[in-house]
Amino acid sequence: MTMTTNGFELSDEARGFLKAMASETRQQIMELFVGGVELTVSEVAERMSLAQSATSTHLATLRDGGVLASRREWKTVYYRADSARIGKALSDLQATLQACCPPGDCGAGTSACG
Amino acid sequence: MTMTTNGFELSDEARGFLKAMASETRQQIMELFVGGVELTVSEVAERMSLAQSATSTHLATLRDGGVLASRREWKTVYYRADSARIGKALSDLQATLQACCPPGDCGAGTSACG
DNA sequence: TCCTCATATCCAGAAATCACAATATGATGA
DNA sequence: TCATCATATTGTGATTTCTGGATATGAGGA
Repeated sequence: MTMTTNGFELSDEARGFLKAMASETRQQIMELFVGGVELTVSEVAERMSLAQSATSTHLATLRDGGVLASRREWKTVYYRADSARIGKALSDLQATLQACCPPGDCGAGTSACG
Repeated sequence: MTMTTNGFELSDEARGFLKAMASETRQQIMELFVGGVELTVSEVAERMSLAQSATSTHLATLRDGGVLASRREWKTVYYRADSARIGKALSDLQATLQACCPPGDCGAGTSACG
């Protein structure tokens, strides 16, 4: 069971997502996966003009962060966007960052927010 | 008017958001703002046990990324979460990353996705 | 067994980020 | 004008991340 200390910490999913998506290169990599496409490491390496080792590392980072999922078929590993986990991370982000307050409202009071 | 080259690039808002939220320190800083509170640079510095210069830089980064908004009142600058822009960035992220495909569907076809 | 294929891991240099101290800025008040 | 307050900027080490080359892993085929 995940327990937060004060109810306003980012979830592990959200943190993992942000860490994974921190690099601009990985952001570009993710664009290749939109549409539900499956891609192998070497396909990504070629399209990104990146070394195989760097590509493999980036994809692993994205998988660790819950952004990509992978499926192994004999030699080759197919990566694809993990829609479910992405959705969870984004909704966690939304919940924490936008917690309770539309732009103008909710001045400095301690009540009603939590 | 913002124009994307292929319809599947992350928006500037989304990129800015990700860049701003890349640092774990800045993630923690953001947690201080949840609830719509306004905080000054020195307040954030104290609560984060960070130097004033580092704090100022982080807050500027968050503002540049569209995550915080600032309001100047004489000497002091008040920062607060920019809910509207955060919402825009998150919905852009969602639109791009989850584009059209629930986990199982939408194999490799080029149609119907966009 | 040896070779190949696709991916993962290790390593070292390059590049970016982070944090602090020191200094600059900009506006107020004596 | 000089001193002060809050914030911004500059400069410099220290840490981290990124990248490519080399190597390792694991499985199939000649």
